Amino acid sequence: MATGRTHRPATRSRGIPEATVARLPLYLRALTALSERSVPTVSSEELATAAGVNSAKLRKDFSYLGSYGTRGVGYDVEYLVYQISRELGLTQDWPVAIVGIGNLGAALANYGGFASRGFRVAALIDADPAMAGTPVAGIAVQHTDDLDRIISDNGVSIGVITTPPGAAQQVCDRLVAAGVTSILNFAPTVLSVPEGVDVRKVDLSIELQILAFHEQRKAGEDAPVEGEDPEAPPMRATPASRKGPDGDMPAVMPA
Amino acid sequence: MATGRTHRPATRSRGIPEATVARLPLYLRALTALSERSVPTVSSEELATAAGVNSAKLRKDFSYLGSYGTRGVGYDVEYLVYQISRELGLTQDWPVAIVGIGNLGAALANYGGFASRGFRVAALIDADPAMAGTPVAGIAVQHTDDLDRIISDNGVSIGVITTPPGAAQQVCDRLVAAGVTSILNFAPTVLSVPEGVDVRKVDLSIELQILAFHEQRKAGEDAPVEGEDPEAPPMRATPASRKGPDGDMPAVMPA
DNA sequence: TAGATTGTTAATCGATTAACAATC
DNA sequence: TAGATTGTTAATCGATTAACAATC
Repeated sequence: MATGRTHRPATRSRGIPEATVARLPLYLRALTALSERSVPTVSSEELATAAGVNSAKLRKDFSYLGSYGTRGVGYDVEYLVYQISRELGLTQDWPVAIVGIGNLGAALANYGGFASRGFRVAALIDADPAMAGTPVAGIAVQHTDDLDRIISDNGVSIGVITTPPGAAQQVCDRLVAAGVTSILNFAPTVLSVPEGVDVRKVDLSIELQILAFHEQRKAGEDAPVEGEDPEAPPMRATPASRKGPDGDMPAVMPA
Repeated sequence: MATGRTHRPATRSRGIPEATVARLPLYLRALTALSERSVPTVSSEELATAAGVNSAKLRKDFSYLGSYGTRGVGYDVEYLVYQISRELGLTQDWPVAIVGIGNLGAALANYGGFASRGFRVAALIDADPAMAGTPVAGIAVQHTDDLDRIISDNGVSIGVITTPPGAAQQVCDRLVAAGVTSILNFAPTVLSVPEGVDVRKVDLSIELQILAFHEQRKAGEDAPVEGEDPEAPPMRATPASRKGPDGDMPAVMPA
């Protein structure tokens, strides 16, 4: 049947697609809002609209979890909240450590939505000795020297890195050595980790650049055919023939 | 040939895949680091390692931009930095407005990497009258009442939303009305925007939940076959037959 | 029963990857 | 020329979507 990527009992070779996993939190959020309004049931169409996806995708996503709906009726909100929470592992407590308590680290520590769903800021860690003991969001900052002990003592398996880029890999290595197996990286660096450790990154700069790419296209919508270089490009070290994106035309470059 | 999704001159029906666009900033970052170390050329293999992708993917990505490498030699670092920058639209100036100057908004305003690549924090906007005039990261906060004028005066086309979730949609609507066509949303809300407006979201909570999902799987690696529910799930409003993920087995639920 | 809505199928689309001919 | 490395092809994989039979 399914090729068991992990060495799990074959009975459980479920394998929910990554794209689906990434959407479950969206569904959960929409469902939680409905739950707070005491809405008892919801159709795939309604829920999909609330989550900002199309309903076929939502139903397909849910089909990986099981058959939790009722034909002709829809989905029971409370029941689905529970099932998705359980699937995501939110019925348990996840102590999180934040390393690097600068502006961003402090902002995240103060971020309310953190605690809401199973996550708990268990420790704040910083390399600056002057910060040690200072309370941030009601939690005393601890020094990096004690990182290993802090992680163990609190049973932290998820670490958040908000250090400057130069320190990120080293912090990452120490977190992993201490037993952390999931890392959320806010530093603009590619982290290398051993197999079995998950890294996700959040990168403001990358997001802006992606937006700028599309923004540029929009601006050019009613502009001339090809954007003539607004600045002189640097010369190539290797003088060689080269083709621009349009195929045979020589690239627009000063000789 | 290519189905022109946008109404552009057919000559320019290029269409770089989204997945490629999302990786260009990564390549650019790696190339910039090489440039700073004065490395003249780099092979796809080396650059791919630095960017954390595989080299076939990198070469395919670059092939959408044009033929910018030299067989047997590699890529000229400076030349490629320029080409990717241009492709991403970073050779121009992008004034950005941040709306919602709380912990996170202030942290972003202070974030250095912002200015580095074409982006410039042109305005900070907040709904709290008490904040008006207060300098954050050297920029005076302005009041929401003037949002429309601020956007126009500064030629802002990219807006960053760091308000509480309840205010996000309203702020979004106002930004769009004022002419903003790209939005980076840090509020945990689904924003609805008219066609032609791009929204990207950054969501700490979602990232953590995705990590928790995988973390849970890791923990269960050598655990019993199926995770028995640690808590009692809520009853379904609709009493109906239902199937768990394993197919025919009735779901594990208290009667 | 008639109407509504799920769960699933199958077609399509887009992204990844290995392999290798082209060519510096 | 021999060695290195790109740019491209083609196979594969995963994700999306419309459509509809199953069924409440």
